[in-house]
Amino acid sequence: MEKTDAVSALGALAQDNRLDVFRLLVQAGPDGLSAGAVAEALGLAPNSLTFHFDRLRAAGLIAVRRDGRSMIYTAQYEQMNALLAFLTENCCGGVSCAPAAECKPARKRKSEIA
Amino acid sequence: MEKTDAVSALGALAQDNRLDVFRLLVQAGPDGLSAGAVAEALGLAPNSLTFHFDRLRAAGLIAVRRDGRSMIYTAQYEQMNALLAFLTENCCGGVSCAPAAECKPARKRKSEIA
DNA sequence: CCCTTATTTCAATATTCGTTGAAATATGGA
DNA sequence: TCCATATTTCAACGAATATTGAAATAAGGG
Repeated sequence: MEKTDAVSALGALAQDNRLDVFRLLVQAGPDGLSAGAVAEALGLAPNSLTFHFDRLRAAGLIAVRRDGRSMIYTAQYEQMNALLAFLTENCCGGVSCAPAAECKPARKRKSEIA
Repeated sequence: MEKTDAVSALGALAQDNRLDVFRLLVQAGPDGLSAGAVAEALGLAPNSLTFHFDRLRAAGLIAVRRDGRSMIYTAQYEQMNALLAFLTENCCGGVSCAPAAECKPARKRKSEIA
């Protein structure tokens, strides 16, 4: 990961509501959540939420797909892992001081109804 | 680490110059570097640098001590480790998905002349 | 005490950020 | 087609950010 991407990802996570959004999507697993579900879960205005989704998506931390009328947002675990790797690598003089932390979905979801 | 602290630390690192400053201090090890040394190494105006130091210090990522006319800034590895732990814990549904990454000084400096 | 060095403080400024309200777009169903 | 739902787009606004230049503070040396 480039420094530019790291700054972008750090900035995306450096805000209360966005950190909540990302954590919620991570917990939701690969199936993700609709924008409305996130809005309701966190009590955020939908237009404000779009703003935050954009920022997280620009940083590569989440992805979107359309499902009917809903937009489904999902966490991008690899980008988060890349960020953790970047931070770990860069905290000890260019040499990694510990095995890079890794982030995977909690467990496979049984395609439950959204 | 509380969410508030994580947001603060993420915000402190989410800026080009500050990320450079922190990486430089981490590489410098426990002895740290004077404000002037950092300013010269990164080509930053000293007053601008003070602003960034303040932000990193407010986030607990660096510490200061006075040495004669110089202010010596040092990386706070524990806070960085706490941040990595927070991110690792919170990326897999509240359950850590990997041993937390850890960050230690590269190696003991032989008290070389600053 | 004066002078130089090292760093911070302060005020000003342009930029970016986060939220709000109103309007627009997209999709599915009657 | 008309309507309701889901989400985005847009303009506006106050708040926070990052940088600059000038002045102030702190410490050491003559």
